[in-house]
Amino acid sequence: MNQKNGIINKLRTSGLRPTKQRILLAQNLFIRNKTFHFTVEKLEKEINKNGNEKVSLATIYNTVEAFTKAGYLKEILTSKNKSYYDTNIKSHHHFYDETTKELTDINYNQVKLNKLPTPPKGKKIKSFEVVIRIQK
Amino acid sequence: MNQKNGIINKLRTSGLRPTKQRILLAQNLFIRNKTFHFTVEKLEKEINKNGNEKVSLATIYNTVEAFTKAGYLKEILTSKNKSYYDTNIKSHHHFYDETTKELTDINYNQVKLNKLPTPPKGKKIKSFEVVIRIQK
DNA sequence: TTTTTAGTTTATAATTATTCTAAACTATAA
DNA sequence: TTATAGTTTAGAATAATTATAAACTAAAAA
Ligand SMILES: [Mn+2]
Ligand SMILES: [Mn+2]
Ligand SMILES: [Zn+2]
Ligand SMILES: [Zn+2]
Repeated sequence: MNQKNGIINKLRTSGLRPTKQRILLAQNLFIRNKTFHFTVEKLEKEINKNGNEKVSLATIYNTVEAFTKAGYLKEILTSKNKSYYDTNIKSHHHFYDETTKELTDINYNQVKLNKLPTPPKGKKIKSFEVVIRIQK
Repeated sequence: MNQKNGIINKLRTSGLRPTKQRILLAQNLFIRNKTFHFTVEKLEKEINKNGNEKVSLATIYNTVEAFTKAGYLKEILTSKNKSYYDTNIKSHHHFYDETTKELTDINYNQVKLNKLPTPPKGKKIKSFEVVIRIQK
């Protein structure tokens, strides 16, 4: 009941009312010991599989967007025409397995850039992301 | 008429019949002096704007896919739920302008990785791609 | 050459991912 | 309490892409 309070505060902090649905999603997403890379479809299946009262797909879309805007989730670069999200919001990189289409985290300091290009005039670098494609 | 023969040979080499539509698209895509980053929608507008006889949208999808499989185009990583392609098939990286949503090439040796992680067992690194997000 | 064939193009339908809408609901402020 | 504004929801709408199947055409066979 205290982990739940933590989540409620976290939501309030970002101006998000702690509704039943948001709390359920936050518990599922933020209390994991392993990074979760997911699509809305995948999350929906996971949320709505058990006896949990169902959360509508529209709400899952809304909530994932709200959590992303609040900085609690990160959208991942892919070449599929489907959005992927990441519960690991720290700056880090990915292996993308072309066979299984699975993403795996690479620790930030396992990839070192020793040369970053100068951005175009008037622009500055906000972040960068490396995707390493792997195969059998 | 010789550039056209070059294209016809290129197509034949990949087992693609040099149809009127494929030749038109190949001329538009492969004979450029500047990299072209595009979506199918953007390409369709460009192809079908002039007096050119129209090429159907389905054919543009099919052809872009065929050219990508043949290695004449490359698909780019993005976070939009729309596919982006690149006429620059050499290994290189991109600036992604979050404001204008435009991609710009970064020369391959303007980005240097001095540390690449070891891939998971049984897998090997095929390629890697860096996207640098920029902003005002 | 003509004929055959297999591959290709096309309009259009179907599918998939996502966003929109507006009515019912609910957390919180009054 | 009651009012208000934010939220959820089913379902409709839209956007991107893929599938279908008939008409067409490049290349192979005759
Ligand atoms: Mn994408
Ligand atoms: Mn889509
Ligand atoms: Zn990750
Ligand atoms: Zn490029």
